[in-house]
Amino acid sequence: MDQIIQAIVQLRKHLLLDNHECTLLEEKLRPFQLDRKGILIQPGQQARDVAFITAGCMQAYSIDEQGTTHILQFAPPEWWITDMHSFISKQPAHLLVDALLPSAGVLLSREDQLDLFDRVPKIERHFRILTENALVGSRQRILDGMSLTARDRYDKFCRTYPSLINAIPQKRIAQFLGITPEFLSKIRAQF
Amino acid sequence: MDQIIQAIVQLRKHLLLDNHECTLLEEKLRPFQLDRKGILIQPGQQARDVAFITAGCMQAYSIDEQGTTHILQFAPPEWWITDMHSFISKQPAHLLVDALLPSAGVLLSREDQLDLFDRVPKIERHFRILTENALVGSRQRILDGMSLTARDRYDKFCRTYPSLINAIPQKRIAQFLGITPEFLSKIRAQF
DNA sequence: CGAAAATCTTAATCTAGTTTATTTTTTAGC
DNA sequence: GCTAAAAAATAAACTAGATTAAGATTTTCG
Repeated sequence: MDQIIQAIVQLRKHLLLDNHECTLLEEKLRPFQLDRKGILIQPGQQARDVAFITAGCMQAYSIDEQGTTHILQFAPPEWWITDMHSFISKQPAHLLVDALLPSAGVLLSREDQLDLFDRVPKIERHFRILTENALVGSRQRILDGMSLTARDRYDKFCRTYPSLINAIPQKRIAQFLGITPEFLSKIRAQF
Repeated sequence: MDQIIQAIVQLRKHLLLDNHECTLLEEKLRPFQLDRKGILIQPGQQARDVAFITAGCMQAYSIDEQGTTHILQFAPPEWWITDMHSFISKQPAHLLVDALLPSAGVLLSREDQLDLFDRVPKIERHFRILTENALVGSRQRILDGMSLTARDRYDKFCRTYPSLINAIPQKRIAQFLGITPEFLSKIRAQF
């Protein structure tokens, strides 16, 4: 239950809710806790929920036909994560979302989210803005993938997520950057 | 002026507005027309407007330090296009947005958009949904870039944008796929 | 604590895609 | 329609990053 309080405190930093609105939100949030490797969303199942992380770190990734893992997103504390396609379309997920480190946070189902959007326009606005920013970030990543070398992407990653560099395996960083762990090791060897 | 009527008709397909709301929207839309290569947004300047295309085709792209062009988005009719980062943050644009074919449509400034969001919640909802879908598409493109070969990305492009294949130069398709025009030519040579 | 699993490193070999250069074809705009 | 410019095709040499394999190190968890 503590996760709900923590999540509400963190959400309120960017989302100015009065007491009534806050209660409406609080009623919809469901706390969760996961051990390392604990699974939130699996391919084939529907992603009913979006998760807000308060502790640990989650990841969203796909495993392609050759069995190679590609990481789409890391979610350290104060980030939202889900299989967005499944979440909004109600179709089966293609992504896996699991805990890279022991993690905790709160869940919000799409139905509850849409219901909140109707009752609390501020919340719809908050998510509209979050989604706009996520789109800008996602598009920048497309451009970086096309214009930067693996080396430059790694340098940029280190600047963007300094807290993750020593918290998660190098292998995961390589899978996020779109290169092999072996090649990342080579890059790092030449400082 | 005709573009406004056309744009309103097309927007109303997904956005059920009553007459009053429709007038509010109509008041904010400004028609535009561009010749081939006509520029809408330039690096260094602020992207005040987002454009809704009614005819032709626009593109958003960046030119990197080596002078290489990378296309982030094509906007055929009924698509919105801008430098989203500049549009929402009011910082100078990094992207170029110009007309790949002679094009027309309507412009909406960020101030007018935010004003509409306050007055017509349905419009904020419409853009929230558009942005969610754009995010899903953008993230899928990140995964495709990491998991598919250039060949497979080209095949997928042909399936996704059949109308563009013969309407725009191959060179542009290569710059969108993240490969050189020479390599795309090679791919096409082997059927 | 200690064994098993996961991760990291190094190095040789390989390949998808780039670069550079030349020729041919198409297109735009007068 | 004509002509200059842009685009497309072809081909050879080259490179960033992948693959494979083997050994060294670290982490996990019973």
